Amino acid sequence: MSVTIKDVARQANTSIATVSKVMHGSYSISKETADRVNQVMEELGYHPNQRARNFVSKSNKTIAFVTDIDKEAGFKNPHMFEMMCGMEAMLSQKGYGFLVKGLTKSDVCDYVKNAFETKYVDGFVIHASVITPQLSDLVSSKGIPHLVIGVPSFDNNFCWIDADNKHAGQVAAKHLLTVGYRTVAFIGGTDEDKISMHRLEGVLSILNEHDVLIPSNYLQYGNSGVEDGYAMTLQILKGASRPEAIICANNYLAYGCVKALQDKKIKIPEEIGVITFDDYPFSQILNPKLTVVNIDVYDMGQEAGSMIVQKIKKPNLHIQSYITYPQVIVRESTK
Amino acid sequence: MSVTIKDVARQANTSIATVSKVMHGSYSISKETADRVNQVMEELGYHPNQRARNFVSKSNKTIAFVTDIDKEAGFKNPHMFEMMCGMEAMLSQKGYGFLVKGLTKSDVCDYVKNAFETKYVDGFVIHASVITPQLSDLVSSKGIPHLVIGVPSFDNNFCWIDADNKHAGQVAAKHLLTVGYRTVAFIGGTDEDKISMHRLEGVLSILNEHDVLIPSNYLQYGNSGVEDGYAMTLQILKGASRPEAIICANNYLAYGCVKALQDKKIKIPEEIGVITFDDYPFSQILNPKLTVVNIDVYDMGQEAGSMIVQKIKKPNLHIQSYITYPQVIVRESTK
DNA sequence: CTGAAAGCGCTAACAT
DNA sequence: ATGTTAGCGCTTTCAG
Repeated sequence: MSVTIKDVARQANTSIATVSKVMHGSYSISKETADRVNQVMEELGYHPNQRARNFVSKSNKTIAFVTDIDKEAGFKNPHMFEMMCGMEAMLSQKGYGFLVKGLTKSDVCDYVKNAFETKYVDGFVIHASVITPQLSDLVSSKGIPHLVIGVPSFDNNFCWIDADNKHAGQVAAKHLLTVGYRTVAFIGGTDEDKISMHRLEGVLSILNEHDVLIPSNYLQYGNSGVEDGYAMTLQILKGASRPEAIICANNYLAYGCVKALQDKKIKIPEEIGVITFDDYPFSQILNPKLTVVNIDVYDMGQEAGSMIVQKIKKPNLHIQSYITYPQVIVRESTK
Repeated sequence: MSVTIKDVARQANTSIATVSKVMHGSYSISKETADRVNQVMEELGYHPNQRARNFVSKSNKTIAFVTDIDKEAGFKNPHMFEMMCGMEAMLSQKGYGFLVKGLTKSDVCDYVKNAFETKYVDGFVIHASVITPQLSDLVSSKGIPHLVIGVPSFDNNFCWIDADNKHAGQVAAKHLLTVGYRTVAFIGGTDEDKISMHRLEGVLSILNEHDVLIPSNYLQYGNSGVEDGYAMTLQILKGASRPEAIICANNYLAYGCVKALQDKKIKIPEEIGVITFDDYPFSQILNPKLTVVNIDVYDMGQEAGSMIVQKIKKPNLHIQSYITYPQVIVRESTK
């Protein structure tokens, strides 16, 4: 059996209450006894039993991150993992454990309900990919501490945070204008691609603000494959006038765009500048290296970690907001 | 306060012991009382407090995955996350929770010791990037249930599993020979890059077996950047005779290699075939799409999950082995 | 400043 | 078949 608080108390010639107090840094303990107790703890190699603590304090000090993870997730969704890393770091720092649970949409309700009722964990961070209206009802009716990552696409009572892609779009457009590009085109995903749409929204808001005209062929939508980026860029090039810069809604599109430009012997960044979003290793490998507006998802994860513990402490705290730390990383694809 | 076992007992007119027994399906309970108790539990919406259970049963039913995760890990190390996904899935299936803990090498010992002693978790899966000889001593002296992912590079008592990169190298070489390439070159990482070295080892074993001669310039080592792959390929091309195929130790190298070949107007796969390892999305984006030898790390994760729970049940089980599921995915860069 | 004692909710001997 | 009871290791009043 491992050493317990009793052993420490006996050895230090005090009561367990005193030992407990020194562990919690109570002021009402004389320096001598505190020192003595600390020393004994050291000698005995005492470690408080976390389970006992969890039990009496009615908290596990752990939060569950629930999301859908299937095969290939590691490769297809590096963002999510990056975010998880930030979250883990913050939770660790705050003394919380980070439990990850992969679930399909249909199983989430049951899991959350049970995990909450059995007090298996203290709170939940839930990826927007697995939320449902029923889950919203559940968490709000039971007051389950939670935080959703990603904007829900339906009416809800969730607390959520998301990256502000509109803002990121604004930052991209602003940067282009600032460094001297006068006309800009945009290639993005389909209507369903909310991220792309939000980025476009931001871009347009800035362009309008600066009275930059946008010929219709400057706006291209399609799938997000490399070849789609290639084709859309060609479409843009076909028009009467060429834009001075192109904003690509994501890295794949940007790769296709760069290829098309190079095939047409158009110099980047002199003749046309290219900017995209998210700092995948990818962007640094391409030639030219891509200028990107990066959203620090690690930071967002940290924020999420910090928020969920706040929520646990103040259950009536209600957060529904976009947060973001967009930052432009200037590389070779823009002047 | 939520309803406890006492409430159930009172309401059902029995003792808490009886309630506990019906929950655990004890045979020595009459059907009537069992039914009654179950009904009361239902009525009251009773859920056993998991924390109390953990406390008395001295087990959390959770295993911790400890690794070093810093910023960018999500982008730089998709493999690890893919592996984690497989592990999570398996552990979930076996009724275990999956806790992830990011730690630096210097902190791992303390953490593991403490987490074990405080019974915070039941077992550990540890990434080889954070293991030390001290940790080996610790886990073996205390009999801590663990499994390390990756071969340790020092004498140790760990249980470990790893991907068999040598085997993967053999598979790559064999495939090349099979489809008709007669001479093959290899570009890989530095001496310290064990993965690259093991892959090379496998390649050479097959080449020797088939009496394929390897001029010294066919073997190139360097860093693993795209530009390194480019430069090494050029080195190879400088030689008196050209190889018919090139094996690239990783994706970045492969990208540089392809670029160099294309700049030299060498046709892939007709004049020179290219093969690499690991099925990053990357490989499918390049033009031509890359033929790869893939190692299914998700499967490996599942294996790891399954092994650690075995270890918990049978502590004297000792595993030190390479496991792997290499599979060649033929795409455009080889005939 | 320190200690005694009462739980927290559950399991598991041990009685009955 | 069921109930009594003694913990598990810790926190936290409440006295001293």
